Amino acid sequence: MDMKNSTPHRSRAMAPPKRTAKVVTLDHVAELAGVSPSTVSRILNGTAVVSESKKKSVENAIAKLGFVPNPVARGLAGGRTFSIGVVTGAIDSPFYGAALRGVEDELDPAGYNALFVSGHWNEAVETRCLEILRGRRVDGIIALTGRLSDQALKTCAKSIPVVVTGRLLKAAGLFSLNFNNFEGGCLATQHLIDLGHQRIAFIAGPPDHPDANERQRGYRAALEAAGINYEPGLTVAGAFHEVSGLLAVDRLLESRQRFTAIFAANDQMAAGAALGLHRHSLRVPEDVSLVGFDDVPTSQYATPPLTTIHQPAYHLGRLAASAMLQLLVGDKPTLQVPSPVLICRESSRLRNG
Amino acid sequence: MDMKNSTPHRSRAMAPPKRTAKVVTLDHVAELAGVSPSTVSRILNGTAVVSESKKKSVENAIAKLGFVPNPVARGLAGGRTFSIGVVTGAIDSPFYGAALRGVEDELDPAGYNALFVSGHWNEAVETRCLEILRGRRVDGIIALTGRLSDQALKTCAKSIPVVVTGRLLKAAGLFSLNFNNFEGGCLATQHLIDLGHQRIAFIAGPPDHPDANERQRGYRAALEAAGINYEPGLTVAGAFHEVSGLLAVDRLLESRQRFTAIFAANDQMAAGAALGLHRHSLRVPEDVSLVGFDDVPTSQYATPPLTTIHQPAYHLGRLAASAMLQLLVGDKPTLQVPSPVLICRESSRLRNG
DNA sequence: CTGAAAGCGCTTACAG
DNA sequence: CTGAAAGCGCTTACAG
Repeated sequence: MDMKNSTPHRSRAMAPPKRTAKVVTLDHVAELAGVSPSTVSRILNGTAVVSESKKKSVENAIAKLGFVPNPVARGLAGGRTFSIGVVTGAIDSPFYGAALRGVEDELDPAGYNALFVSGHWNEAVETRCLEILRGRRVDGIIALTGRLSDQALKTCAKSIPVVVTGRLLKAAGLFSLNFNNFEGGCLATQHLIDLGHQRIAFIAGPPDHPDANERQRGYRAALEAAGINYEPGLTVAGAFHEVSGLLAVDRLLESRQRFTAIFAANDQMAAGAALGLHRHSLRVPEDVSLVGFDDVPTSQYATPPLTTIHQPAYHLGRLAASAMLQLLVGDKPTLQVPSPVLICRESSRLRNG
Repeated sequence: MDMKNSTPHRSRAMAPPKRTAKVVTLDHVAELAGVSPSTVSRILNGTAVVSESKKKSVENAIAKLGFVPNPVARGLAGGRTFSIGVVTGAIDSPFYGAALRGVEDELDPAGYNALFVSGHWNEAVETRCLEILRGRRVDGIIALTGRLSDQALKTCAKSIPVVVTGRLLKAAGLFSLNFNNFEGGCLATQHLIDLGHQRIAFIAGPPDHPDANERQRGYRAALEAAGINYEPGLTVAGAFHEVSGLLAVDRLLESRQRFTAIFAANDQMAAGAALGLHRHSLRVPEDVSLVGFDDVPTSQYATPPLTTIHQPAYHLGRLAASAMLQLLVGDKPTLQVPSPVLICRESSRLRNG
């Protein structure tokens, strides 16, 4: 969403809303069932014990009338909208797409809907997203890794439940879910080492991205554990997108550093790197082994299929939503984030010679 | 979202909503500005001409109090929620992701929000999505290509504006936006013909998918126009996802049909096909030229980068949203859907020999 | 041009 | 266990 001119309450006059055919309301149900509206409401919400007989007749009336409660009215009266705001870095990333679906699938059976807004990896925009969501009176906010400051999140958590992924944070009303990127980074590097590689290049992610940094730490830790000297020249900067992977390979090659394998901090950069190597007539994995991180859907069908660390995006989405649901009922979420798993495909192999 | 057990109004009792610090309401603004709430409302909505002096003082009061109108209350009172429902085949597809962002970017400056729900390419689920959206009292519905029946859409349009992409449909209150898939199919095939290919295989999409069928028609039309005989054995079934492209290549090769090029009805199948060819030690484009359709973000960085028909997903999203905005103010949308464009990359080349 | 009043469709103390 | 009543925060005829 754009930052510019956002004046929701200043929009130009519109055609009068089409007042559609009479909607059936709770009052109609009450009348037909011969009880008070309060009673219908209580039955609907399971808010109080109601005699079986009334319950039956209300349920009949609801069925007969095809009554569906109006969430807008419920929101105003009850102070809850049954909608959860979800801020993401980008709604159009393969990774987030899966996570969003997980959120949706988990929230739906509980009667909640998700309101997605994308922040474009920009703190100012994401902050505005938070405001929009608050303005919409969402009951909770799920922040899927982004640029929001810890402080902003904590402040938000003071008035509304918050669950955040991609970082470790402790605060009241806030729950954080962190995938172990460090371990993933170790795993990927270790895999290459196990294959006999010693000179392993690393394409890093954005320096201010926590996930990227953890993965890099994992890379170094695995090297160290294997007694392999860390070679600064083998680490090149990247930015989590394809071009940066492509460029990184160019730079690596120009530097005349010798390497037999590359670990890219995410799959998108790995894809770019694969193309870069191909451009230089280097074959994957015959000449260079390549490992990515994330296991986005397309990696499985890359040419060659990419060896990578699986990040269970869909599952993480469900977990985040599930934690939110628990927060909403006042429970302290207790759940296990899955460990990183190496998916060994065809882009990595034993070192030659 | 799952179909199973969805009883929004039957969810279990929750902790009482945290009634946060006093929110500033329109009444506060009215009081501070020394006018009636009605007047504040009118200024907010540009609903009537108000004297400059009152306007000024109200604006000051708003600024001073940091007042933000409550959309929930506006929704209940005014019958409009300023939210637009968007039904998509799948929120996690690279194609839809971009379209959704387009919708978001277009709606935001107008003060509208999007409510995304994904239908999983299943008519029953999508129908339920429609109900959820209606239940949420959205002001309009955008249906991005899906399995919904024309009838369901038309019925919906009777009570609320509807914009639909991926099909041609005429009805009051409904606007349809159709990308020319037929022409795209021609273009792709023509490109291959121009390169000297005569035996061009086609990997089809799902038989009940309108886009897929149009693309196939385009394939045949281009062949015919060039005086090339249509060879049924060169067309193999696919299902718009990667594996189906992979399998299609296997079948093609098993059938011992001769071909020098493949046109896959979408990029995902093209990716699968590329892998399939690679598995059979066939090089793209040296041995076989390959063309896809959609130009999803990853295609640009495939190895080799894929020649394809660009479908402007983001732009289509914006157009759909823009049409919705026009419908909402009672205008008849008039807009131009961009024509298909061939993006020539490295997966296609002149036929050998 | 501008108020007072009713109402949108629910929920929730408050009293039985 | 169950009603009557007030209220959530706005909008919109209805009267000046």
